[in-house]
Amino acid sequence: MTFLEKANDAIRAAGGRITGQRQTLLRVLADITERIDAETLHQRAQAYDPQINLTTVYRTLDVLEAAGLIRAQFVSPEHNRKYYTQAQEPYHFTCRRCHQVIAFTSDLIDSLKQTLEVEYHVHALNVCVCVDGLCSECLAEMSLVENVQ
Amino acid sequence: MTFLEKANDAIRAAGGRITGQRQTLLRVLADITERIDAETLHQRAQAYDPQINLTTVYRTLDVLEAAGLIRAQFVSPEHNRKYYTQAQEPYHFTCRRCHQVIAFTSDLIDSLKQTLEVEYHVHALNVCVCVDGLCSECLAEMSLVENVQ
DNA sequence: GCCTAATTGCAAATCATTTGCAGTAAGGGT
DNA sequence: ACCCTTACTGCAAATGATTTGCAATTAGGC
Repeated sequence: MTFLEKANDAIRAAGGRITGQRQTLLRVLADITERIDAETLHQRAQAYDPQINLTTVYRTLDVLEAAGLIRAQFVSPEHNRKYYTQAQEPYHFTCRRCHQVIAFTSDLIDSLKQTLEVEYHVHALNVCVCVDGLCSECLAEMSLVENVQ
Repeated sequence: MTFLEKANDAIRAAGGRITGQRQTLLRVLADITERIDAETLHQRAQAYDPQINLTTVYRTLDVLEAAGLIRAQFVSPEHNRKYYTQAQEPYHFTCRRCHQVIAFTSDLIDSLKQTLEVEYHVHALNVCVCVDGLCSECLAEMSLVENVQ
């Protein structure tokens, strides 16, 4: 089952309607491998439907997130903007210095979900992990600078 | 070494100054066990210094975060506001339905940091984990409702 | 094909956070 | 103890992502 099919089923299951705009947005979302924010999604969607409105993008993102099809992520605490990924996509590390983004996966996050179920009796629907720090290149460059001092 | 002492050392180490406003804010932050947002921090700080400005609160939070004394957290992807905790405080789970917040700790998060160092060669300074889902009470109530249907 | 409720587009509102700037004050050097 | 540089503060205004009200549109069950 493709992402689009899964999404449409989920929308119907929630009593929602399959509209042209939603199909357009899902088409863009189906192709992303990285993460995307509302504005970028809007821009890419306009390639297919120049009339599509940014408000519709926001509302559709809410619907898809509630349906568990996408996951909201924050880049880093420095940046106040929501980014979305397909629900099963990897997590992201952002370098504080050069701002490069490194995707990572870890089964530790699934373990965390299980721990929450077992020890705290809660059912985790969305785990948002954003990590920031220094990438290896910046660490190297910074230690160079310090040696000079 | 108390939180206040540690904080003042860190501020000096970063070339910052010890000001009355910063002492006031640290006094409030030293006492919190839960998490706090800029506005609440401002309100509580006004008990000690009625003149203190919200802008100063924002700026001080930035300084303290950069110094690693506090950690920025997002409540949940539903809520666009930064919350801060002392750096070593636990993480939080938010129920999507009743909005209660449950604190949790897990060494899995430290493991994740280590994994990032070893496998991705990055140095994680801040890991922001926000989990949302359904608490046990809401899960129970929802299954009741479904049985009725 | 009809009808109702969900969805959309538009413009305006919201609201947390940031910024410019002029005045204030911390704290190192004398 | 006083100066002087520079960090910090307060205020008001700006910013910018996201939300909302409302009238027009349209999906999809009957």
